[in-house]
Amino acid sequence: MKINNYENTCANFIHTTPCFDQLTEEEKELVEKNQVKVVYKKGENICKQGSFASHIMFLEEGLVKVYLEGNPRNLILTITPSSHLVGLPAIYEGNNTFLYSVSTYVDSTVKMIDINIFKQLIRQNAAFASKIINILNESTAQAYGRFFCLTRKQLHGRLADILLCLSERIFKSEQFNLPLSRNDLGELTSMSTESVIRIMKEFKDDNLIKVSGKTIKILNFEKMYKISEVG
Amino acid sequence: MKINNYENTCANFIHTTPCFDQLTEEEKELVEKNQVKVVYKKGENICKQGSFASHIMFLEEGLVKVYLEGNPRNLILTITPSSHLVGLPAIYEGNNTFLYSVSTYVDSTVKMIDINIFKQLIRQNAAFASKIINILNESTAQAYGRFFCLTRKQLHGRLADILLCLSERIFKSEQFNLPLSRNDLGELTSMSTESVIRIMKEFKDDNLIKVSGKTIKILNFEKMYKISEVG
DNA sequence: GATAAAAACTGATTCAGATCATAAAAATTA
DNA sequence: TAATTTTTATGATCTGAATCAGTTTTTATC
Repeated sequence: MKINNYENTCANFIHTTPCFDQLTEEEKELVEKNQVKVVYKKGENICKQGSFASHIMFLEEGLVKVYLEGNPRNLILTITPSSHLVGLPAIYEGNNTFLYSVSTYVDSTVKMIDINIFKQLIRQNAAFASKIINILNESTAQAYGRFFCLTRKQLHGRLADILLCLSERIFKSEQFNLPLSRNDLGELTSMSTESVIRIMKEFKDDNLIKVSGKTIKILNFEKMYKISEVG
Repeated sequence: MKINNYENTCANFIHTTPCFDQLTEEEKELVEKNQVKVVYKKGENICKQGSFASHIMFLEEGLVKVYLEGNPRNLILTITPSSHLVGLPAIYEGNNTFLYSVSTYVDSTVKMIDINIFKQLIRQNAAFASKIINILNESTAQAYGRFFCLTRKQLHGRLADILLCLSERIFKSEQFNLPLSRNDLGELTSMSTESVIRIMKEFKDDNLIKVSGKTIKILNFEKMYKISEVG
């Protein structure tokens, strides 16, 4: 596995680890009883960095951004699609606050699971804990990949990475409707909005991508891989 | 907790989570029987990114750098002092290779624990798994902090962060003998060696630090905090 | 203790990418 | 449908920090 590969600089997770499968019937029931389902509209905040974390969130349906608040700009850590857990770092002993903020790109449904129940399950069910460790490790691998991407690659490489990631990992299609603004792409790639726009235009002019409104289509994957690789 | 605080942009872990305390006597014995103690000299490689991970490492004594290999420069992820586990991300299912390379700054002693035994312990002992989750979450928090530091702060802030971290977290003294070269400091702060030297000189000229040979003493913590904060 | 090699240092130059200023287009809201 | 706000776009300018080209100092090796 190459860490500097675009596959590891990608801003989301690969697998949907079915950690809840590891629970016994009683434990599943315990989770059922100690959760609430909340529906969020597009653009709403699901959790706020630094606030008290009473729940772990499972994104049943939707698309969210996970980000660090910054002044004047945020830093988007990941784009997370449905069927993923969000807020796991909050189960860290001795610090039950959210490390990051999360907000929705589209209307989303979130299962809020009581954090103490979640912690209890980890302490009593090792198979479940093991799956959680898996998820955390995947997240770490992804964080390191992005680390490399953001500190080593320059603008073209960073943007190519994100576009490939969005296409292959998140929307799973060469053409997709992008709910992120150019500013969001900037917060994701750590570059200015103007630079995002300029490089998108370059990609467009070079027939690497096609942009019409919010719709983006990747036309030349080969060259995009190349750009991602070269940096 | 502020994520952009230097405390979170620091390049090492805070706590020594005594995860092995959670093991039963038999389990401890199992670990004892399935480990080897290896002594490394200064500058040697403990593990290599991408290679097959047969062991989880516990740094009993020493000081190491954990880094991603890059061409031509590496990216140092953390500086890890003694009594810490290294290589945990390798326990990720389906990919048992090391995410990063590790090499020593000083003579070091490492306990190599069989990875399968380690995985087994996680699957059978939830309290142990829970402690491991804690360690991973701490590592995630630290990675996000550094993420912010490296992408948002500029040179002065980044270097101040690292110097404060080395002093307060790793050497736990206002004066310390630094085994890292200027190049290492560069790979840690994602800046060129020349820039490290230049800014070190500025800090020196401004009486913020005192440098004599390999010894560094922080003279003015107040101003260093300020620089770290402002970026 | 001489020689080689690596690390530390310094100044000049270059450049990637941010910032600024402003305009056009699109999306909201009234 | 007009008015307002947000987003996208484009060119000009500026600057932080890398790169380059050296020299000096320290460390390692013979």
